[in-house]
This record gives sequence, structure tokens and C-alpha cells, in this order.
Amino acid sequence: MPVFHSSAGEAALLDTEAATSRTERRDQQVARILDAAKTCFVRSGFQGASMQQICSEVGMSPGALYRYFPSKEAIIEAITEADRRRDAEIFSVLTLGGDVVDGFVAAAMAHIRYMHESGNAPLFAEIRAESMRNDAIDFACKMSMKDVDDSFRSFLRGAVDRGEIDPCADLDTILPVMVAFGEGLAINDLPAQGVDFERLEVVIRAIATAVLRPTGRSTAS
Amino acid sequence: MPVFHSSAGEAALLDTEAATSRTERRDQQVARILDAAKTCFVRSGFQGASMQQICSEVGMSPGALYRYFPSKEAIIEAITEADRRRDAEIFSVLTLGGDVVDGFVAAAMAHIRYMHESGNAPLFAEIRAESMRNDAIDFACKMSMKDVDDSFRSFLRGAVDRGEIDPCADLDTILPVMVAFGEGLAINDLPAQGVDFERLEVVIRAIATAVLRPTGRSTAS
DNA sequence: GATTTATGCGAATGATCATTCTCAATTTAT
DNA sequence: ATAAATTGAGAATGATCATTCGCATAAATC
Repeated sequence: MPVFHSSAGEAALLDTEAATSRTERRDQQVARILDAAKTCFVRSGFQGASMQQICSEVGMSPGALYRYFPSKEAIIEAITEADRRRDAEIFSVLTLGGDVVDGFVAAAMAHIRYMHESGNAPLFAEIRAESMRNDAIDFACKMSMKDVDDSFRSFLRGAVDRGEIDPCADLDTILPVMVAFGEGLAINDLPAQGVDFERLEVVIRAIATAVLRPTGRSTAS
Repeated sequence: MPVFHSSAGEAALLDTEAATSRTERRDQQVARILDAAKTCFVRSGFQGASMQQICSEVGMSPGALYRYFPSKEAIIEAITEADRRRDAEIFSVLTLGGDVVDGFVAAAMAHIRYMHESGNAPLFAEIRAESMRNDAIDFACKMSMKDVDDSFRSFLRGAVDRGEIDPCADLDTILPVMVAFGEGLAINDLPAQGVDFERLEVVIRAIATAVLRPTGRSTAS
């Protein structure tokens, strides 16, 4: 007994679930699948989770699920892309305006906070492990990282040009190091280990200051 | 046609492969299996690699392989423990003697160099991802990390007591941050991405100095 | 030399895997 | 109203999975 509930024409406009056009409903189903798949992947890993488990989690038959994704690999790729994109957004928003070190610290803390609250650390660890052997996943990671890298690079290069900072090394070294640092913080979720946010910020600020060496000529307070 | 080559009694003492007692031969087989399994796990992940693939890699039948390990899980645990132990050794050896910052930087660089040369980054990423959902693996990671943590803690606390350094925050914050940093560097293998070792050391030294805040009262040069 | 034990092979096992197929119900288009 | 297209269920598919079994051979012990 299928469940194609409600909405026979215009009457459904009064439903709490708003108007569901063909494509809207499809997008909702895709979202439901990705959400359930993420749950399964966090629980068992990309390879460990089975399509049957994902089907159970969504409440959908295999035949139905395959109407939305052509393969398990496609689901993994979609989840990876969505996760990396959301993760990159945390950075891109916070690199603009304000003091260089402040921006750096704010971005780092926002990232730490997001990772802690979303509970996405296991998913990130899984994605990163998969990226070491799966070219499609590696590509997705590199793509989203390139955006972050570009933002940070222009952000920092601008500060260097304006004489606000005098980095302890070239940006081609500092940026990969900071990315690595961020990834380490991401998979470790220090707040979950009992590390205090404020003490954490003190250490991160010290690190940012040491690496960027602000000259005191900053335009911001 | 089994392959129980050579060594019928004492004659084997002249073999190039030295004397192989019962337990010695067994240890060699175990080592061969772990080596082959590691290859497979790096290639396909813990869940992605099959026992048949491991058998092919070792050149051994399933029946024979199961004489040495009771399950796939047992192999994964053995590999994890060996990898974490070897990784921890890199640190424990280098925390003693010399200037505090020098020791810190030396340990970090040794770790980076080891990760780069051993090519163990993918295995580490896999182990870390698995540790998020497998309690046995998580335990193994925490155990080996505890040794490193203890070494560093006593090392740094001693320096603090002697007035050599004045950390920018308490050790309970600095240590987790440094561990996270190290893990980030481990999975990223920056030298493989073209980052120069010497420039890398400059940045790491700046970070170590900033976090530890040496007072100049160091006993070493 | 005979017996016990350790080690090996390779086929077999039942479970589970990703995916496909058939068909029914529903929605949209005509 | 009717036809076409979409979406669903659920059984079936063949492959592959981790693991086991029976049996043969080699080594160790007696």
C-alpha cells in the first residue's frame, strides 16, 4: 500500500506541508535519503553501511531508492560534496573585514564550534579517509578546499601588501599548515574532550599571532 | 602441494633464513600477514578489503590464514596497535634533553618526516575514521596516545617548574591542541604536497615558541 | 617409527551485498 | 477519460562476503 498521501490538485495548498510540485517533492526525497544515508555512514562507515540499511533508515524500498540515486557511490559523492560545501562556508563568511588575527581566530573558532555542534567529526574523518583512495571524493575535497584556500590567500596577501602583517614564512607554507591544523582540530573535536572554548581561543590566538606577525599597522582596532 | 620448504631438523641452520624455530616461523607468518593486510587496507580500507584479497596478497589460503588470526577484526586491531605503537615511538624518543622548543620542533619534524617516508598517512586516516565507531580501535588509539601525552606532559611540566617556559595556557589545553595539530599534519603529509621541510620547520618553530613562551632561562643553548 | 600436533589447501557455507526486474499505483499530460 | 510518465514496493539476481570444514602433509614428540 503506497503512501502517496494528500494533494490531489489545488486542495493540497491548504496542507501544512505547503505546495509540493513535482520537482519540490523530488528534492525533499533526495534530502531525506541523504540525511538517512549520513546517519548510516556515520554509524558504519561508507563501506560498512549497506543499501538495505539506508533503505530501512529512509523507510523506502531499494527499487524506490534507486529512482533517486544510480548507485551507492553516487550517494557517497553527494554527501561528501554537501558536507565539504557547508564546511567551507563557515570559513568563507568570516574571512572578510576586521583585524587579520581577529578574523583568523574567529574563523577557526567558528569552525571548531560548528564541528562540535553538528557532530560531523566522524563524517569528516570518514570522508578524509575515503579521499585517500577514491579519486572522486579526493576531487570533491580539493574543490571545496580550493575556495577556502583562495579566500584565505587573498585575505592574507592583502594584509601583507598593506603592511599589516609580516608572516614568519611564505603563504604557500602557512596556508597548508593552517589547513592541516584545522583538519586536526576537526577530527579531534576538542570541546567534546573537555577542552574549554576560551582557553582554546587563547592558544589559537597565540598561534595566529606568531605565524602572521602583525606589525601593529592594522586598519582595524 | 604444500610449501613447507627447507629445514628438516638441524640442516636448516646453514640456510640464509637462519634458524626457524616453531614460534619464530609463526611470528614470521604473522608478520607477513600483517604486512599484506596493511597493503590491502591502504588500498581499499578496512571494510573494503576482503579476506580473500588479503589471502591473495599473502599467498595463503583462507584456511591457513585463520590459523593465525581468528577474525578480520583481529587483524585490524593488530595492525592498528602496531601502527600506533610505532608512531608513538617517534615522539617518546625525542622529548628528552635539549631546549624545550628545540625538542618540540624536533619531535614534530621527525613525525612529519616519518609519516612522509613511511607513506602511512592513508592508514592513519583509516585508523582514525574507524576509531570513531569501533571501540576496540578507539581504545588502542587512546592507549598509545596516553604514552605520548604522559611524556610530553612531564617534559613540559618540568620545563615550567624550572622556569624555562611560561605557556600561554595550561597544559590541559596546549597538549590536546598540539596532538590535534600533529594529527592534522599526519593525514595531510605536507611534504608530499610540495611544502618545503625547512620552511615548514620555521612555521612550526614559530608556533611552538608562541605557545610555550620560553623565558630565556633555558638550561640548554 | 609411531603418534600427536601444527600447518596448509581449497571447496563449501549461509549470509549479505549492490543492483535489477516486474508490476502496481499515482500523477501529469492529452 | 485516457494515455504517458513517474514513483513506489518487494522479490529476485548473481556476486561476494567472512568464516568453517574435511582432509593431507610436515614437524615435533615420544
